Amino acid sequence: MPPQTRRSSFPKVVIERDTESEESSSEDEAVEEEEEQEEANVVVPEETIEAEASELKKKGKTPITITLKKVCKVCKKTGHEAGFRGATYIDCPMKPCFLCKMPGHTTMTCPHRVATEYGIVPAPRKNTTTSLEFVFQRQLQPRLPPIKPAYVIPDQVHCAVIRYHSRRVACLEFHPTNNNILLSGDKKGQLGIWDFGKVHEKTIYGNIHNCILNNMKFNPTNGGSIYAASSDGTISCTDLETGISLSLMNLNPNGWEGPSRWRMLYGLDVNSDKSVVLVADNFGYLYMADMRSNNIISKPTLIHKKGTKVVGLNCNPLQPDLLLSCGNDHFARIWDMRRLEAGSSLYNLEHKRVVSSAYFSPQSGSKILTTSLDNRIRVWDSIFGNLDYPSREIVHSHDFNRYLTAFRAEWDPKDSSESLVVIGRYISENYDGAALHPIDFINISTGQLVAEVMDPNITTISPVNKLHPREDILASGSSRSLFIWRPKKLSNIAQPREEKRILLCGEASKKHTKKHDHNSDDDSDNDIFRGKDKGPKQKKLPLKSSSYSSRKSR
DNA sequence: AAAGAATGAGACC
DNA sequence: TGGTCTCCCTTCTT
Repeated sequence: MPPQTRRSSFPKVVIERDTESEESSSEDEAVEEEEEQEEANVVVPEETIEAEASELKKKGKTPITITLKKVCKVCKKTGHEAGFRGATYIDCPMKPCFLCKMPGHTTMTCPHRVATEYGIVPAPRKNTTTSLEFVFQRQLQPRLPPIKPAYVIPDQVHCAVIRYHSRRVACLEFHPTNNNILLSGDKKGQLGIWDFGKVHEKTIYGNIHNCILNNMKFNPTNGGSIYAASSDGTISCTDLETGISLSLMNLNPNGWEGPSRWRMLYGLDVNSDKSVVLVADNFGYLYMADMRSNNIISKPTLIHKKGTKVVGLNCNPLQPDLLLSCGNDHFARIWDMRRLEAGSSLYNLEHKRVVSSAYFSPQSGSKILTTSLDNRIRVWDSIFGNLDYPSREIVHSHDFNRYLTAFRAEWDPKDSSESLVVIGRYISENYDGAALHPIDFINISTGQLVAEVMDPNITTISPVNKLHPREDILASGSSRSLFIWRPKKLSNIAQPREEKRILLCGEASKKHTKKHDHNSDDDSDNDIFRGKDKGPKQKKLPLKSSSYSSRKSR
């Protein structure tokens, strides 16, 4: 994508400013520039030192001569500098490229920075056609549309809840039937239920889990309840109306027995055909619970390297016997549910680092999409083809350091061609002086970056993203906040002004959550990104994106 | 405003 | 296998 397009105009967002921060933006800029220069000056001019030295001599003191050279903040070596300069990050040339992990160039000059395309490896097709493949092709073929429709990208913030959760968002899920309900789980184990159609209707259930809610999935037979897996070692089944929760499994019945004994649940999926909830823990084991009796069925099965975290489970949408798992042993593995035992996986898909997510394609179930910490999204075009190598590897920045929820490339469930994918970006880009982390839409058939979506008011990284199963809506979780994005054109024409709302919740969110009656005829647009509780973040927001404070150099 | 903390993978021994 | 160090393009609180 050419750099000009990055400077596209941002949607106009009204932000209420406090009187003390009412200074002119030009002044802000001046101050900022000065600060930036200071930051960039790691070198103390030698004249200064000399002047000080001569002064000391006059006073009769022995001068200490210190020669300061340019020191890199990253590798501590001299001769070059690295780190943030304003909103632009300068890579340390001594290290391999931060983006594609290859030596010889920096992120700035990385060829993948412009075209997110990497080593297109065509999947060698199997010559023999199995009977399973034949049936599958027959079922699938009529459903493929002859002409692929253009992608509709939700690229404008429609509404948001700022600081809704008390810790970072870990997972998101749309309601299977109610189009306006978004569920969110956070690091503290809280479950959020937000009706973004009414915006102010939001609930937080805080007593279901007591640490990170890693994954959740609706009960396919009952849209009113949701299963969740948590690092507290339990599976919960929660009734959304009442908030009453039932614990299906507790892997730590004796409580805390040290970190090496504490079991945490990460991956979760529901197999409706078999009426089973599947979960996986941080020691490599898979567990199953019957959805009708809520009883644990079968013994735990070792499905990944012993002692490693299994972060993702996914059941094939068409083949109830196929299961996909991924984890910290650098593998995604395909299993036959009828033959689940340690080492009996059908295929092992190798990765260079941790696999944060692995999903079958949502409609045909014949493609596989994985996200790995080696900054690559991998695609297998057909589970019936050769699975030895991925069909494509797409370089994309999602290798995070710490403190963030793992990035997961998510399918667009509406895309019948099964090629549109959304994923948040870790690395920042300088957009009119602001360091922003876009949310990327990628065509996984070509590796092309279809769209990069961002808002000048969202300065935090958005690792959690989910596309709506029926509407052109993107939900994203960024730190403790949730955002609903809609296509720009649609939101300009079809939506009445008062519907655009951004709420600030803060710590006091629990007080006025459910059935918070808000008069929608009031100061409409003023609510956007403002926050009545005057959160510190909102205070700092300047009006113009050009004067937007760049990220601090560290 | 600067410092601290929370916290996870990987390398190395 | 387990302890320890390093990474140091986060985010929030004090």
